[in-house]
Amino acid sequence: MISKACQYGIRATIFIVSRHHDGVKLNISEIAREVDAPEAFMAKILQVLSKHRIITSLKGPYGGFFIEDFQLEQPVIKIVNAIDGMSVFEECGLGLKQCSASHPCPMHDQYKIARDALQNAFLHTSLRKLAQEVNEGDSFIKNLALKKSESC
Amino acid sequence: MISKACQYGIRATIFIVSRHHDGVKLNISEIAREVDAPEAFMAKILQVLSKHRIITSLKGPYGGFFIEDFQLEQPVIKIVNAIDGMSVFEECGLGLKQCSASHPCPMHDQYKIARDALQNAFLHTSLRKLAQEVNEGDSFIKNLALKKSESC
DNA sequence: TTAATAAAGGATAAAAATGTCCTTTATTAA
DNA sequence: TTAATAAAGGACATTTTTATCCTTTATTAA
Ligand code: FES
Ligand code: FES
Repeated sequence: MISKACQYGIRATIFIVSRHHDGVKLNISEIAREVDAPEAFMAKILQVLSKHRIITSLKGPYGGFFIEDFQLEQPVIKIVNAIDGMSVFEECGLGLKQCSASHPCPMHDQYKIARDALQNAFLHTSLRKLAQEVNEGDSFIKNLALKKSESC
Repeated sequence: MISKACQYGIRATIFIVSRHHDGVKLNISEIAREVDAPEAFMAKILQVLSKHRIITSLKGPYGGFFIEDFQLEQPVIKIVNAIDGMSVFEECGLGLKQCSASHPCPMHDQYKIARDALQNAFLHTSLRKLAQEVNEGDSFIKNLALKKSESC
C-alpha cells in the first residue's frame, strides 16, 4: 500500500509540523526516536523530503529540520509522491500493465472506488491539519508503549 | 497494496473459473501464458491456492488445475488471504503497530474508509461473478498486446 | 581560523519479494 | 509394469526494499 519509508516520512513530517513554533529545529535522532524509525533510515528519508522542499533543513550547530509557513498547507499526498510516486493511485489492482476503463480488469470498478478514496484521503488532508490533531491529543504518531506484562 | 504474487493468483483463478466446463483442466504453462506471469512463479502460487482448496489440482497426464462447483461462490478475498494474509485490511496506513480507534494515527478515519472499501470490494465479489464478466467480454485478465509501433 | 555540530551523500549489508531450476511424487494410458 | 505427463516441493538466484556505516560538506560559536 504505502511503503515503510513513506510511512516514516509522513509521521516524521507530522511531528516536525507539530513543533512548528519560534524557529524550533529538530535533529534526526529526535525525529527518529519520536516516530520509532531507525535513525540512519530516517536520515535518508528526511533528505528526500528536504530535496523536494516539503520540509526545510539547515546544517551545522543549531541546525536541523523544520517547516516554513508556506509549507504548512501542503497535502500529505506530496510526501507519498516524493517517496513512493503516484503509482498506487494509478495502477491496476490485479496487476494489468494499464488500468483503463476501455480495457478493464474484472475488478476495475470496485477497485477504482477504493483506490480513489485512498487518493482523496491523502490529497485532501494538509500537514497542518494532521499536526493539529496530534497537538490536540486526538491522534498519535508514536506507537503505544506497552508494558512487559501487556501482550499485543 | 496487493502483492504481485497475489495479483497473478487472482488473475489465474479467474481464468480457471472462466474455463469451468465439462471437466476441462488447465496446466501451468497455459495459465501462466494467459495471465502474463512467469511459469515457475505461477506454479508456486497455484500450489498455495490448491493447498488452501481455493482451486483443485490433479497430477499426471490429463491432470491440471480446475475448479469444482462448490468453489465457485468463493469471494476473491480468500485468495488475498491465502497469499498475502489479511494485514492490508487491518494495518495502520501510517505504520503504527496497531490500528485502533482508541490510539489512532492522524489519518485513521480517512484511511479506514479507503481500506474498508478495498476489503469490501474483495469480500463481496465472487470468483464466479468475475469470470462471468470476462466470459461476456466486459473485462480482461490479460494485458492488451501492443504493436511495436504503439507506445505505452 | 578553529573546533564542534548536524545534514548530505556514498557505499554496503540484511531482509523480503520475485523469479528460476531441478528432483520427486502422483496419475494415466498403453 | 512401464513410459509419459503434470503438479509438488526443495534449493537457489535476482531484484527491491529496508537498514547501517562512514566520509564529506555546510554552518555556528568561540
Ligand atoms: S484495470 Fe484493473 S483496476 Fe483498472
Ligand atoms: S491507526 Fe492509522 S489507520 Fe488506524
